[in-house]
Amino acid sequence: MFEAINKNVSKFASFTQGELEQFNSLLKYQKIPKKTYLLQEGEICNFEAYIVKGCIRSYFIDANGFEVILQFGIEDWWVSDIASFNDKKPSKMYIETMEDCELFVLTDTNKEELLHKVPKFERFFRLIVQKNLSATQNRLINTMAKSAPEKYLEFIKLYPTISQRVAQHYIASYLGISAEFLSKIRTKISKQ
Amino acid sequence: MFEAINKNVSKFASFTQGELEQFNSLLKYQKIPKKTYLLQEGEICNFEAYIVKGCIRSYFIDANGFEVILQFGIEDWWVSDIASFNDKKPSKMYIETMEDCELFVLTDTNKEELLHKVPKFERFFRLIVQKNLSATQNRLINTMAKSAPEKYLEFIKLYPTISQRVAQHYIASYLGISAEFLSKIRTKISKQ
DNA sequence: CCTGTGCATTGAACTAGTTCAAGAAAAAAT
DNA sequence: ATTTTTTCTTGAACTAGTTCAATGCACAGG
Repeated sequence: MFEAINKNVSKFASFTQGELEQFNSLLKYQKIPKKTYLLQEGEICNFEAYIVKGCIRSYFIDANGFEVILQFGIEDWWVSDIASFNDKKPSKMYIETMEDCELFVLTDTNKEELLHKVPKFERFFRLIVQKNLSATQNRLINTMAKSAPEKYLEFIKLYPTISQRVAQHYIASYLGISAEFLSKIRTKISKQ
Repeated sequence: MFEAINKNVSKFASFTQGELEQFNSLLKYQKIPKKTYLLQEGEICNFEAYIVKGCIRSYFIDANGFEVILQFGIEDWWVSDIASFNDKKPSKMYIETMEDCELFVLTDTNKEELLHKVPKFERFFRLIVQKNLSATQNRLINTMAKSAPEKYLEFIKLYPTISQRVAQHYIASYLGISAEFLSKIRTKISKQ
């Protein structure tokens, strides 16, 4: 049951069996049906969740009422609203399952307890946040510097599984372009 | 000499005098003239630098040869290319002083030594990376969801000192719009 | 089996922002 | 003080991407 997640954390730092057991005891296993919110705008995000199975999106609503997807999450990824989680402030975001999901949920209090009992986890969390930051910066660079077709090609290259798993208009929303324009890009690409 | 930087790290975790002294002994104080590169594309970034005095920008060159500014840094900020620093891979970025600067440079080896000697710094670095991630996500959200005038107004609100300190075309580059368009936005705003 | 609801496609009109070019103003260098 | 360089402004022509509206498609639910 805990194999995958233990392997995940062990990629970043080495833990003893006992440490992993302490970690595991602080996780809550949850099955969540499709189209369920883990977090809604205005709430304070008090968890980080490891995705055992399923697909999740986090998005916000912009000034014109449009959904803008910030991140997709699939198996072996962590999801949270880090801004809200860190500062205990109301979230601007929605986190919603797109498929039936199985998660390991780590609440903020359990995370603090874990860090207290097994300080080596500080390193683990620092490293995954760093990785996340580096990915987010890369996304920012792409968003700012690339044309819509380039962004789309980069996306399917970087996330081939996700691009086959979610509806196109979600991908458009992630790329920050209209669903119609993505459709036009795709027909143009396929004609070559 | 170390007052400001020690105050900076103490905001995130509490350290004893001895721990701070160990930290300080691993920093290298440097005066760098204006328009000097701390990092250039292709190099591996092996430092994080705390800005005692001065102003720095980090930018990359996009596919059309344009500079796109990712971040400004001023007094009491840390600068680095985290993607390159973490993974020891060649950077896509340039980090350049925009004024004469005074820095405390922490090299990667010194950082590892620090983390080894004073593990509590794991927490400090985790927390600043989290803060950075949260700011970068916010920047991504603004970049994707706001119009150019909104981005500009948000920028001068968020960074009033920076907006008075650097040339406008740098701000345009940060906002991802052309310098001409920023000028037009500004005249339009001032007419109201 | 049909029927509704969400998804993808296409075209036409539109708009936010770009590009190019030229000139004015300000700052830096000599 | 004058020249050189950099920054800022303005207008006209352009383009990448949006918006709106209509149409076809697919597949989940009764």
